[in-house]
This record gives sequence, C-alpha cells and structure tokens, in this order.
Amino acid sequence: MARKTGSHSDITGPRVRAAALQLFARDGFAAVSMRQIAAEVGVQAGALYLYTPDKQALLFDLLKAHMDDVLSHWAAEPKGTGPQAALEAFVRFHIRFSLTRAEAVFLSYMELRNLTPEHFAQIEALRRAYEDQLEAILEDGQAAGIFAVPDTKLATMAIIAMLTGVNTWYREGGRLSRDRVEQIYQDMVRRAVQA
Amino acid sequence: MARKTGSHSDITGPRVRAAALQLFARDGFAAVSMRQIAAEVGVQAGALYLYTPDKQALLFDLLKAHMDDVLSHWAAEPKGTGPQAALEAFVRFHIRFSLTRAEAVFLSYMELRNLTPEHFAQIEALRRAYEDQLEAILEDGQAAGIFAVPDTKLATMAIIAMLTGVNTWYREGGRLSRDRVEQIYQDMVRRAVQA
DNA sequence: GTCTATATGTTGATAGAC
DNA sequence: GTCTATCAACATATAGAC
Repeated sequence: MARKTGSHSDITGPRVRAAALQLFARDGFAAVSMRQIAAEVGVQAGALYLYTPDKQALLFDLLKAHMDDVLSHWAAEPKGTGPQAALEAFVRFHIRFSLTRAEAVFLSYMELRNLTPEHFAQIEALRRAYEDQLEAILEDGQAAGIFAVPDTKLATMAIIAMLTGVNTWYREGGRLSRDRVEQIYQDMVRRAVQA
Repeated sequence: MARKTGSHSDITGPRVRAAALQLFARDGFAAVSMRQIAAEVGVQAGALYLYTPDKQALLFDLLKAHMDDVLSHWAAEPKGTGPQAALEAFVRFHIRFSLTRAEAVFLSYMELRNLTPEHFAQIEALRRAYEDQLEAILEDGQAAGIFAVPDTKLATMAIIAMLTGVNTWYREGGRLSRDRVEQIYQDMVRRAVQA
C-alpha cells in the first residue's frame, strides 16, 4: 500500500496509455513510434517498457479497456420498459458514448488488424457480446410484434454501423446539438424497424 | 506508339498498383514496405520508382482512381423515375459496388490520414460529390412530399454509413445472398425516410 | 526497364549505470 | 523508476551498371 517516495509508476502508466491512445488514433498504430509516445509522456523510450511488455500489448490494453468500458456502461444504463424503450436507450447510449470516447472508438475498428490472432479473438468476442445486446432487443420486439425486421442480425449490423458513423462527421459546436442528433437517429431507427 | 521489345512498362505499372492496393488494404499503408510491394510484383524495390514518384503518390493514385470509379459508375447507373426509384437505385448500387471493390472501399476510409493535406482535399471533394448525389435524391423526395426526413444531410450520412457497413461483415457464400442483402437494406432505408 | 549497391535515417527492444 | 547507450533490422529513396 505504501507509496514509494519519488515513484511515478502509479501515474506514469496511465499517462503512457493516454498518450498512446491519442497518437494511435491520430496517426495509426503502425505509424507511431515508441519514441513519439515517450516524448509525449516526457520520458525516454526505454522507460515505456516498465509499463508494457511491447507495443502490441499497449494496443491490446487500450482496445480491451474500451470494450470493457462499453459493456459495463451499457449494463448500467437505464433501459425503460419494453423493446421500444430499450431500442431508444441503445441508440442514445451508443451515440453519446461513442462521441465521448471518440478516440477509443476510432481505434477499436481501425486497428483490429494490428492485433495478434489471440488478442483479436478476445476483442472480437467482446464486440460480439455488445452487438448481441442490440440483437436481443430487436428479437424481443419482433416476438412482441412491435418490430418487423426481416433479419435481426442484419438489422443489428445496419443500426450499429449507422450510429457509429456519427463519429466521422459530428463536431462539437456544429450545426446540430448532440441531443438533436440523437433524436433524429432515434427517429430513423424506430421507423426502419417498427411493424 | 511502337512497343519496345522487352518492355513491361505498360503492364508492370498496373501490377504495382494492384499489389499496393491489396497489401495496403490488408496490412495498412504504414505497415507495408516498398520491398513487400516489389516482391509481390516480382521486381526489386528500386524498380517501383519507375512507376510512382514515392509511396505517398501510390496511395493517392489508388484512392483517386477509386473515387473516379465510383462517380463514373454511379453516373452511368439507371435510376428509374422519381426519388423513390432513385433512392432504391442508390442503395443497390452502393452495396453492389462496395462489395465488388471491397479493398478500394476499405482503403478509402482507412487511409485518408496518410494523405498529404493537398491530396486529402482532393479525395475529400470527390467523396463529398458522391454524398451530394444521395442528398439530392433525398431533397427531391422531401420536396415532393414522398420522404420525410428532419435533416437531409444527416440522413445522407446515416444511410451511407449503414450501407458501407455491409463490407465489414458480408462474405461471399454466407447465410444471405448479395441480392437478399440489397433487398433488406433497401427496405430498411425506404422505411427510415418515407413520409 | 530492371538490377545491384548503397546512403541515410528510423524502428522496437534491451543492458547496465545511477 | 528512469536514463543513456546501443544493437540489429528495417525503412524510403537514389545512383549507376547493364
């Protein structure tokens, strides 16, 4: 428990990850050097290896942390009653969460190919678990006769792609408020799936 | 006009671009070396510089050619009569074209950040021109009272993101035929925008 | 048109001093 | 916990032979 005098390990570790996230998201994993990350943190390149075994593990940690983050926040999100309310909650949650974690979201679908097969499989499983959350809502609504979708898996992919797309163009202080954007997407999604 | 004996310039150039497209799409621009491209073509690394001034120009050429390709094919696509038919044509075209050019499509939104600002501006303008094609259809339908979208620009981005998303999961010979996928997406898009 | 050889710089990662 | 110094491998791009 005792904190060693002069030690920064409890603070430098998170700073390394924060710098890596920012740089990987901006320039791409392969284009960022360990020296760049170190410079951003304010240490020498060699010191980074106190916090990560290698560059690949650094990427994996970021993606893993993000997926855990998404899943735990969605689990804690209030979902109202019934499939209609749950779908609305999902749309709102996905847009809001994606916009507040823009870098991590971007990284999570841009850098999957730079993961080792083992790491990729882990991230992919978490991603599927998240998709399953939406698909379950669509299936419930379908069973209740509220929704009418020809294929719930396909509708799931379509909706998530549509929502995540917001990240590519939305800018704070732009023409539309985040709340208005959520509202409009909610409307489009509802109309696309309702019976 | 005369073709020099022993010359391969008219065939090696396209092969260089084809190899670059494939490798860039698979591993990412920054992760692919000129040596890898050369090996794929069957020449030495130095020989590549007979066909491109540098690696960056090679990327730009691929993205530029793809955008020109999209725009000219869409221009030649039969669109039927009225906004409803035009929207259906767009959905079908975008999915079919994206699936048959999967590597180029993938590259076109993954590697924008590796373009110089000047090259980026050119590609961005072409991309916007394509988006404007869909937006014009939505505006026509809106004016005719056939569609009811709160914001045509936003609906444009939503639809394109949704359609392009097909590329991330569709596999030839999978559960659904390409034709069936086009049909389902057409249905979802129609319901999302119709009055 | 393609090769070999090379200049020049950068990379990820490690060893050992402090 | 961080630094300096370093290694071996790899990068892009060019020069000049054939």
